[in-house]
Amino acid sequence: MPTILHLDMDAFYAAVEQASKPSLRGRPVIVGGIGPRGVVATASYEARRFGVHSAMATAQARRLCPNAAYLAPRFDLYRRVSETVMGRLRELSPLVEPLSLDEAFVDLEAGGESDRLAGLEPAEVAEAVRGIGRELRRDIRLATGLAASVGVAGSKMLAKIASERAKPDGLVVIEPGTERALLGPLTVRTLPGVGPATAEHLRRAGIATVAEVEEAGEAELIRLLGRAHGASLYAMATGRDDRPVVAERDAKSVSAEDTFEVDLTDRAQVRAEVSRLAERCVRRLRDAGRSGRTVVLKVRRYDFSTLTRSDTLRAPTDDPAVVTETAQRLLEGVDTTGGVRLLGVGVAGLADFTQEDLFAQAAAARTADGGTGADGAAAGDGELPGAAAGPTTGPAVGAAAGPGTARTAGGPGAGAGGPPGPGGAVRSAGGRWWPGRDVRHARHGHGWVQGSGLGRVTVRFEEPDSPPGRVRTFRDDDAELEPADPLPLVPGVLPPPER
DNA sequence: TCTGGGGTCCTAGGACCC
DNA sequence: TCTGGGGTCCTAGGACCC
Repeated sequence: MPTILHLDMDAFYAAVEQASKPSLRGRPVIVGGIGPRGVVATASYEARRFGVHSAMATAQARRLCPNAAYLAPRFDLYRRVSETVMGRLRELSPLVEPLSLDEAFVDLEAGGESDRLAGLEPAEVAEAVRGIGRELRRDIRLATGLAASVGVAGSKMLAKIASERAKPDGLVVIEPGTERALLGPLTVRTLPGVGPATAEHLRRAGIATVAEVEEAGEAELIRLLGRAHGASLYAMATGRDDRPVVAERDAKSVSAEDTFEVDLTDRAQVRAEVSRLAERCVRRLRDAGRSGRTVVLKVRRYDFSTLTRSDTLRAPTDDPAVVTETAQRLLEGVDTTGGVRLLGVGVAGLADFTQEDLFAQAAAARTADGGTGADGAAAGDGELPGAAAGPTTGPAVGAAAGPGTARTAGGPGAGAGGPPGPGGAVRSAGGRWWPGRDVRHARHGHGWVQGSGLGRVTVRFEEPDSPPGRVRTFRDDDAELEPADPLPLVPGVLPPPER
């Protein structure tokens, strides 16, 4: 029965920016890294007509579509819009599995909507879920002003294929019995888990379509791709996909990484950046109320070769000093001559408890001290993080971002629409006035940065519910100009304001 | 002026234990 | 004197996804 729904917001980041900035509606908009090493996160449909797509180097996008608006992402804003959307989905069913800010599965059988579906014939179910999908798309447009595409089918894979076919701004329900005929002629790339490498592998074996995967048979696929991959691929190709919709999965790792605008060659600077990233990673870890045992250092060299080094501690930690120390030690074993393009620090092997809990546990075990009490917590005793690490003070991160630091992440890459990062780290790629950022001018009101440089900043003054606005240029130290929070999207996208 | 940042899962080999 | 088999944990790398 078609009771699994997949929702996918159309060109989400770009669509949010267009809803936020009236002058960009109907125009090509590209959201992503705007520095020399940036890539496209989302291209609006207008930009896609020029051949621009996700994951393309922004430099190439600029060649293909020089007149597009190039904006740095504002994740805080996207997250807020996303929460509105996910809230609508949870009204359909408690079983909602977000895949990203703009995508989610919903199991309609698990929710209130199951009453609407109970006891219906297959054709009636299809009709009923079509109604649910229609209402959902309308609700989301009312609540956010944005277009969503919806697919409904009997499995996750098919629901996702359905929403893909529904794009843009559509609804597709795959009726029971039509699945095989629909899948057969599609390219293997349609199947989840088949990327460029697997597709090439299969192509060399003469397999290009889903039907050919099925003809090859499970044994052959396992021979070609290995046990897990081969078996799951065969199942998918034959339309068998019983993966359940799973709400709220706990994260298994947390990381922070930066690509630099210019490769780092100075070892001291590499060390400083590793400390910065360790701090950032731990901040996220703690925000999530987690701790972890395995510290991972990632290094991408000038030639794009990438390596990781990891170390597993005796007990989970969320101590910045321990993570920093460990990452620095791992760095000592890495040759960075020739230059470093990217650095990353991650923590895996996450535990649900924080360090404070551990200490509390250990303390409780000591006081309780009843014979067998010396297990679990005691195993880590003496190895407790914080106690384990030498220095008790954190590394000197204040020195991390020297004026020479050129970081692709730019303002919003790290802060994502929030404040551009604590401590006034030096930002490149537009600094304080990065393109797309909302601002307020004492006399001209609300607007956004269209561009900056050479001591000037150009602002377009408009709001989500205003007509397209005018552009003015200021000195970038103009006292009347200040950063501002994004305004709500909706009023502007509802019927034109009466003014 | 090629190639982001946040993740997940799988594999393979070695250490170690029973 | 030669040499089990299974299981778990760890490390490193790679494919994939959005």
